Amino acid sequence: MIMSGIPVGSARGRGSRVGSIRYVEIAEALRAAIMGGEYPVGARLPSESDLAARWAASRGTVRQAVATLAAEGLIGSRQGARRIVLRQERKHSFSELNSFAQWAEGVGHEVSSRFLSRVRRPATVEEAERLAVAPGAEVLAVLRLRRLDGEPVMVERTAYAQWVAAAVEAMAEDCRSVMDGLARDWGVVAQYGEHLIDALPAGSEDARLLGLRRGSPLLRQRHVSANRTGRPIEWSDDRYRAGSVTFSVSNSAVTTPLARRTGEG
Amino acid sequence: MIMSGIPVGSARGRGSRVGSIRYVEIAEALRAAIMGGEYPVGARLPSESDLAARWAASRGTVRQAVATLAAEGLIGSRQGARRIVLRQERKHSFSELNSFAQWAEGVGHEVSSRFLSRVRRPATVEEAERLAVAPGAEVLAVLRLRRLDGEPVMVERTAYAQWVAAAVEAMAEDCRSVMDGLARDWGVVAQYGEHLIDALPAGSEDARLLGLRRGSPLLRQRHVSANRTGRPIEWSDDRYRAGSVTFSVSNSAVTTPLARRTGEG
DNA sequence: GGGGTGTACTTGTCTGAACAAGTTGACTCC
DNA sequence: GGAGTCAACTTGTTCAGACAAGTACACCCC
Repeated sequence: MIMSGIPVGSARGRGSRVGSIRYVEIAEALRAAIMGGEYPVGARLPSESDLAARWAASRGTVRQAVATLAAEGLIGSRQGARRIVLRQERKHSFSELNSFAQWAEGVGHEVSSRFLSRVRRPATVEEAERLAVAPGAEVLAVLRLRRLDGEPVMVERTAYAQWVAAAVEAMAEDCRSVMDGLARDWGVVAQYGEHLIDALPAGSEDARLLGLRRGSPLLRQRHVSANRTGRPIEWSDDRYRAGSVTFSVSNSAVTTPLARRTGEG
Repeated sequence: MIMSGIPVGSARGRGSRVGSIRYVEIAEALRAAIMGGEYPVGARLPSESDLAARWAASRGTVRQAVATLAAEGLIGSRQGARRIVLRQERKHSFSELNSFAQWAEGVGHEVSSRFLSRVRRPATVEEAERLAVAPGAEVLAVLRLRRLDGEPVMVERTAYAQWVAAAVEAMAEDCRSVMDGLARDWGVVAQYGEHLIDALPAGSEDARLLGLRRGSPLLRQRHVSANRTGRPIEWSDDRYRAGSVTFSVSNSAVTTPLARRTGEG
């Protein structure tokens, strides 16, 4: 999932004083320079001291800026040698991975969604565990079909924790982004997420909704979202038609957000 | 992916002075405490000042330690509030994502591999681009079948850059880990990676090798590895039988502070 | 030329200090 | 009792200085 070009720093809910954070400013400028081709892939960046002098900042601040870019996979570093440019595009992580709508709009696709059902029922064992609620506690089970440019590409089965159930039930049937609505109207913001990605054959319901044959390959992303206090919001099972979506991760020996598991994890 | 127990810090190739890096020590201790249940999920960690006093370290060093854990998805943080524990297992990092053998052995599976073919041929357009070589430049194309506990689970099609081709050709037909061999015998170490994950139906060769029907769902992981100078080593297309492997990602909305701000400067 | 040496440069680690910004919980007041 | 206020606490950001460890490149010697 390649990122569009949305400045991360300006998303830092800091009211109007955008850009007041030095290391974000520096990181954005470097990112722009890299993506603009000023430092092509393989090139060496200026030294930290150079950058510090150029920006009238301390070396620590510069280090935080370049660490941001390193975490994005844009640059690499080795002790003693100057940093090198590894890639020219930036990928985003959290919001794009957590919100189908945000990702789709970011890459310029027309997204539409429809709730096919919203019912309250006791949680399954897995749902209870993922949402950290008692087994059998009430959850809101949602079935949703999502389209990209008119084509059905994803079936979403989500269990919402009871404390956000009313909010989700209040949403319009064709609401494009539940997480956006929760954040805007209810102050419920997803802050942490965990995602499990695997492949599986389409079941009969999947096949009917996506217009495929049973057994067709689907890419499945199961994920749990939690708010800033770590309280689980939703546990979701999203199934994409093969070929419609690719997940992308970059890592280095120093940092990696992604891991691999056997079978059902 | 649960961590085995391998101390990360001691992998830092620092000769015999294991544990000399303070922030790694602190991070390991905290990680052990979390995984050991001393701080259960949802609990609040001691404040940075507390930890600094307890370890006789500066706050900057403590911040680097907790940033490590935050990058692993183990803990979360918000300005003004104490850090909270998000999860109790640790996901492993780079080597597990890059090396099938290392990952499999880490989780206690028996892995076996076999080269089905190794031929030098001109690079395809995509290979040339991913490996950053001229279109048509020679690469070593490898087809490999990999088994987990005796069961065939993955078909690997890799293009190795010419500068490592001889090393790969020299390996035994049932070599379990090419990357391990490259690192041990040739000093070629993978440091950066980029991964694309999607689903697709099995082709006829895939189906035959994995013992499936054509069109069965496969989970595909394409990835490029580069050494520490950013020089590409290999571009690979790995296809897993559905159900055999799950990828796992954890993330947070916080602009990855993995950097450690530290006063240093 | 080839190869080893050494120095200047650059990143990694760590300390100590200060202020800003957000959270928490106790306290007060109606 | 409920709601608002406030103070203590905690994380976020930034600075300046110091040394360790690893790299790169010019230089020298054979």
